[in-house]
Amino acid sequence: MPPREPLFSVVARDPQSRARAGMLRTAHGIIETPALFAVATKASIKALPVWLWEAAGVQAVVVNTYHLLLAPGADRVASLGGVHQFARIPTPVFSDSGGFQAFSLGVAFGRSVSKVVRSQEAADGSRASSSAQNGALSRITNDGVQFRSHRDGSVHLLTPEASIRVQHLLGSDLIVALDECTDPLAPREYQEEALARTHRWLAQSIAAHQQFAPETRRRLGWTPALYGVVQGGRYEELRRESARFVGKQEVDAIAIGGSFDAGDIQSAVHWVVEELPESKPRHLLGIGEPEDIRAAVREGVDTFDCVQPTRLARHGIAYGPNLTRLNLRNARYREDSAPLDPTCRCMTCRSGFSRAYLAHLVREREMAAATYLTLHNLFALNRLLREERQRILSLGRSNDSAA
RNA sequence: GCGUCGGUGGCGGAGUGGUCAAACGCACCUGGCUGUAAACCAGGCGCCCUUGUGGCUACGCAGGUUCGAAUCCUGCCCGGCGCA
Repeated sequence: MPPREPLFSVVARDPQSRARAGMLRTAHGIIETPALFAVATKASIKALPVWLWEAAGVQAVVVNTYHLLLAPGADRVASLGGVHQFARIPTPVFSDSGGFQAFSLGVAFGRSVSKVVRSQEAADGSRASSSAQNGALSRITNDGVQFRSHRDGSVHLLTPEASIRVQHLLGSDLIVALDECTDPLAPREYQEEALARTHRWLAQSIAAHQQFAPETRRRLGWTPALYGVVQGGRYEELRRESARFVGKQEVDAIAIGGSFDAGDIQSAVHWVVEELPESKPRHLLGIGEPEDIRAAVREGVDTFDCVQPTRLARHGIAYGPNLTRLNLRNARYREDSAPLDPTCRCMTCRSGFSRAYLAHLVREREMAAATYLTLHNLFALNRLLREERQRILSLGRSNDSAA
């Protein structure tokens, strides 16, 4: 099913680093990389109508297999024409496998554990994971992930095959093999065990993908590109091993997932990229702190996705100058007549809204606050990626200028 | 004027003899958020003190009863309602 055009081509490389600028081609358009995929878990960017996606600089979005499976259901989306038609999405769509929900609804459930931890916490192990998962809604088995729906308690088993089948039904352009996102505080032995499972699941995912491809091609006229996921936690050995393994598989692209040590994401990415083939696009799952994005781009990552810009917006935080965080709930913004960022060209900033006004909307819980800030935050982060791309294009001479 | 009910922290509102610096909301202050269980969650919120099973001042005002009062009694001030 290779289309005439390659999925991905590198347009320019930064001679000083591993950074590269590229083009990711899908049936719904070309993504200019490095790029950020906006998160649209339930086929909607929260607080941002699709009419404003372009204004926010959105090139592509990420929807979620688990969430769409629960509602409105993969079959329904398929029968209504696929996710692009159903949600009137004009951009390419990347769907996540549901692997992350195994983590957030499983070991992370009810604990304040994120996939990125500070080494301090990891070291003291104060919240060390125990097998006692009080009330967790998901459980990893060797066959897949068993979920108890957080909406109605119904039980669902998401196997690698099921995840791929759902993603084909959704009609995503870019799909991801089911993987296990581990608890960053889990011991190494567990990381190894989980890694073996993720690799086994990848083989099953590839088989399923190849099995469903002909039917999907008939139905949609094209087939999605498959991402295999590199895991391995914070261990260099495991990360490299995983990257070598995934890089050799019959996948179209590579995603780097799992748990990280805050401030050390860059080295984890570094190890992985060293082992990966040059030709395939690389996606860093769930990472979106501006500093982390900048660092990962230098390490050769092409695409990102993160809830950070949209969630922070709904929580009243806007990116200020140089992508610093402005917590608009803080008293000091109540009389601040400055725009969020004087150098920003987004609609929110160009409309002339002051921090004081936006802070007022946030305090009053006006829904427009979420919209204005979401637009701004996405724009600001997309601008970072756009500038990175420009920098690479201007520094790097287009070597394999296949495009 | 008589009767009656009531006056609690910025606001609303519990409490009606000790375990009350006073539930719970709201407001306010601050922190967190990295493949979205998240327009969410957590902490603080009389004054002093670094701390605490710490000190001080507090439940309209002034007295009183009691080992002990936001809670009981008396008077006063203020408000709602009813009757004149």
